[in-house]
Amino acid sequence: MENEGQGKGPHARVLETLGPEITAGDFPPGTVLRTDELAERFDVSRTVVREVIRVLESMQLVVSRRRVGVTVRPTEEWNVYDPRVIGWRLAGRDRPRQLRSLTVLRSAVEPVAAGLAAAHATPDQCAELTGHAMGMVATSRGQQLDAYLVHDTAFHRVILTASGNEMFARLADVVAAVLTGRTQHHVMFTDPDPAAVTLHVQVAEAVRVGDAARAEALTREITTGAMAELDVLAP
Amino acid sequence: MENEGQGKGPHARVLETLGPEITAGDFPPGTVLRTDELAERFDVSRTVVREVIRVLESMQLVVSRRRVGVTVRPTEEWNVYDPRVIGWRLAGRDRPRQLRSLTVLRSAVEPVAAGLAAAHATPDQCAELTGHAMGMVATSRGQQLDAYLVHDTAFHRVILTASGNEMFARLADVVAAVLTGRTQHHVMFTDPDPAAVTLHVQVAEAVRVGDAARAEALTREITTGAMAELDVLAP
DNA sequence: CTGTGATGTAAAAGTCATACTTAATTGGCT
DNA sequence: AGCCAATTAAGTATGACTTTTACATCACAG
Repeated sequence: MENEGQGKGPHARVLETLGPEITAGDFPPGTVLRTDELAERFDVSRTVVREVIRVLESMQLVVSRRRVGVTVRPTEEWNVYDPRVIGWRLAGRDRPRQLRSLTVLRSAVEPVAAGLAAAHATPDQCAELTGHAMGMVATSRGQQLDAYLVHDTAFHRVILTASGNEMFARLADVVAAVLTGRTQHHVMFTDPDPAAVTLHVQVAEAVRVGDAARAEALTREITTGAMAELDVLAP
Repeated sequence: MENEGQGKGPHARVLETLGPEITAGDFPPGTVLRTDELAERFDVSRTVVREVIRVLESMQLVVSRRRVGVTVRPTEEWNVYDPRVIGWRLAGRDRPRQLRSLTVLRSAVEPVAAGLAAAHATPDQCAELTGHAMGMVATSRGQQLDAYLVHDTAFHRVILTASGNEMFARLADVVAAVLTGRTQHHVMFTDPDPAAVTLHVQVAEAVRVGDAARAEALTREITTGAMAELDVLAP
């Protein structure tokens, strides 16, 4: 299979090819691409190429200037919060680096989000939370990592949305990607850390009773654990 | 002056008009816009409108579907981390809400960033940091809020970049916008809180000597102070 | 001879108009 | 209810034209 974006029309096909190439670093910063060349390479009209370029430009991956062409921007200027950029980088070669950045971000955001969730969570959300925590307990032994992962991601998604902060809520997908990525590494070899499971149960409880400080502290333990785990696995 | 984006070409003009309108909520979620109408309204070709739509679509502000049109998406799905979206919302009518979200985000991120900065900052960055802290001290009295603001934003920018985490570093502009926005409210009426100034000096010192825990704790004081300040000023 | 500044040219993005294709909603018909 | 056709609006292609601007050329002063 040459390209993954085949049934989606030319625009998506070009974007889903060029984007990953750029984020993977195939074109060093400063490289100039010309729209005519791209049109020829992908066998599409200049119209399609221009629209793709505009999207890449809105991600700050490239800058388009008259008489010079489309220039690839340095990494530090990229919109690293754009979900597609995150996805591309997670799929590409600096996946470890990206995973690390995101885990650090998690360690900053999730504890605060948990604290806010303790103050703002609705009864429904509390129920969801304890449900998923119990689900994690139930699936934490006996090579059921897939089912465990479902509950784990759902748990963190509820925390982030229950925080009541839109910025936190929008990180739910990112956290899900990190958790999924992590699981894909120790593929079904080791059951999840029992201590982590316990912590999730305790967080759910703290949120339920509205103990913000405790929810925050416990979540901080979870995320620092996640970072430690990352240090063990990656260089 | 009708539009601010005049010397920038049709594309920028349309984007800088339509984007703010959408983020301001002028079009309730579910509203459909048709490209032909927009082309007529702005007196540009469909080409330009389509490219703008593609950009708005990449910000998740709208979704474009055949035979139906361009539909405005609900707020929860927007790319709230896109710098332009942030800017538009800060300029629009739910500026208070946005300012609050961002301040909460700051309270999560900056302390952790400061802790990392204490571990990773180069001597140059330490020097910059203390320089700006001293600059804040020097400009903290006598209605010099403008000069103070310059040092303040620079200070936080150094912290975020010195953390060594790309995701944190990319929030520097956002934090700058928040600080600027805050200053624009108490316009030259009150000098900055002396306690806050002292905290910045202490953070610079903690970073310099590599005391991560102290840097984090002190920064947490700064950000909680910022949140408290916001509660006083806004409903 | 050299450095500096004006000028002209060409290259590439930007815009426009138009014709055509494709997908999906709608409504009518069986 | 289910299927089919008509219609609608986005998507794509093409070609002509405009605008900006990097770059080279040349003139002139030092």
